[in-house]
Amino acid sequence: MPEPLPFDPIAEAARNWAAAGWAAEADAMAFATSVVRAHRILVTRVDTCLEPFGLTFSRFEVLMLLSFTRAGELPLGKISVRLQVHAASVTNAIDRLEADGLVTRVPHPTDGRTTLARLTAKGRDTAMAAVAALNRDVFARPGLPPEGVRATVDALAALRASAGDFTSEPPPDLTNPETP
Amino acid sequence: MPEPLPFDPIAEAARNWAAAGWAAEADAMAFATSVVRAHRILVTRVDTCLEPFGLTFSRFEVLMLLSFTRAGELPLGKISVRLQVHAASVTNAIDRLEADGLVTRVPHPTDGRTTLARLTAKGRDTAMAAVAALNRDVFARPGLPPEGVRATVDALAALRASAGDFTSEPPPDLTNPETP
DNA sequence: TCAATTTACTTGGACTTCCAACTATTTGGA
DNA sequence: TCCAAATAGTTGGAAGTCCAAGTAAATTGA
Repeated sequence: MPEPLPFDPIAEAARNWAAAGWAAEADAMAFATSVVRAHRILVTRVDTCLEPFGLTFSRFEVLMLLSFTRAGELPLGKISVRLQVHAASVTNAIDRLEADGLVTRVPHPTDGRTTLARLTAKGRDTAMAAVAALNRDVFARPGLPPEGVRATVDALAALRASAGDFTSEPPPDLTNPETP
Repeated sequence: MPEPLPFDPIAEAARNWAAAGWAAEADAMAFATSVVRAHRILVTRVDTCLEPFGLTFSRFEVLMLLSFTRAGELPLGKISVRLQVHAASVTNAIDRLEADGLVTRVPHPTDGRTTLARLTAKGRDTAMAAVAALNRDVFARPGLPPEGVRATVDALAALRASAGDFTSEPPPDLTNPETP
């Protein structure tokens, strides 16, 4: 990764954008580029912290989702919906988690099309160790003030809703496998 | 991409996180996952809009950066620094832009190590057409209120600064190729 | 002056994401 | 009942990102 600049390159790009006659859209452009850059920063931090556990952010998310369920298992399709990622990405993540013995694929008892991903004991232990490291080394110091964190989460919730990720707000029951 | 959920999956994950005893870090976790998801949403929107031009967000950013310079050219290393991406990513982007005739690689006049990426006429035309489409179809409706946009940009600027992307704030002069 | 170090870019590999296409299974309607 | 349509997962391919290692050129300094 390149050296630090003596100015904010995104603010600078927004100035150029406005100067070119696109003042109305300059903020939205800065927003998009900021999110792209923030994404890289966060994923790199998390992945670096998770590296000793043989995990990445995406695989870690799968593990945590499973650990929050009662039986420690979920159909792959449900993982896809909860994590808002493509089914093919889930297949990929489960392949790797399974290769590392953190998860096993189990056929669904009644629906032959469905495959369940089930947390192994090793998977649960790894998830707990990883979450401790992550909380300690990354999430304890997010790199911006708490107001910024919450303002961003709120603002991005509106974006996610506008993208059709979710609709209303009745808190679900994750311990019940029949829940969406 | 999966169907919409009847609840916000990230808010739900934050509740589980807090319930597991990590209340202090729940916001930071929600922040990270929100940014990851927002990144996907934005890049998908932009890439879809840019697809008719044979561009992606990352290649578009290179094109715009070049178009803002006086001579329409920049050393690859400078592109890397300005866009805050790895040098290998710039090589990749320039390879593709060059294959499409939007940019050419030119040797630096005095430094044999350096390669300049120079915008072609076609590259400039494509950039202008793409920016018009993007402003009209994507940035005019960012999917969240203007306050949210600006609050996020500000909050993420702090994150980027904390990651060492930049330091102070003297507005630079992009028309001068000698500027950092 | 000339070897050692630094800088600039490229290459190859690993990982993620998505999409489109394909297989298998279940569901629904005539 | 039985074929068509919908659903669940997998596969293969394209993109982007990064890192580590390798090549070439410029700088440093002894």
